[in-house]
Amino acid sequence: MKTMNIYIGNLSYDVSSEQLKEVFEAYGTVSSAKVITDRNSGRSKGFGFVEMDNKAEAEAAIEQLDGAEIDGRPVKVNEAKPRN
DNA sequence: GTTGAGCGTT
Repeated sequence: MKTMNIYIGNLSYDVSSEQLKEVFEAYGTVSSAKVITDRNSGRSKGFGFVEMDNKAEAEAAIEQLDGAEIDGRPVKVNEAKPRN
């Protein structure tokens, strides 16, 4: 079972990690989901990450959710780059 | 408002 990391950009500041997870759960099993917030201010940075347990489902989720609206914003979805 | 964290024994 391959895992895949997904990046979600152009996120509404109102979207939480759990909401993000719920959206992706519709397309497969989400092992983790996180909206990135600024550690110092506590405010959202407007992007997040979702890790899915099944690569095929992850790819389907990317295709289905790229450009889809979450909380009224058309999000950008694609495979995440490795964090350094 | 576009590629993560940790706040401290990790």
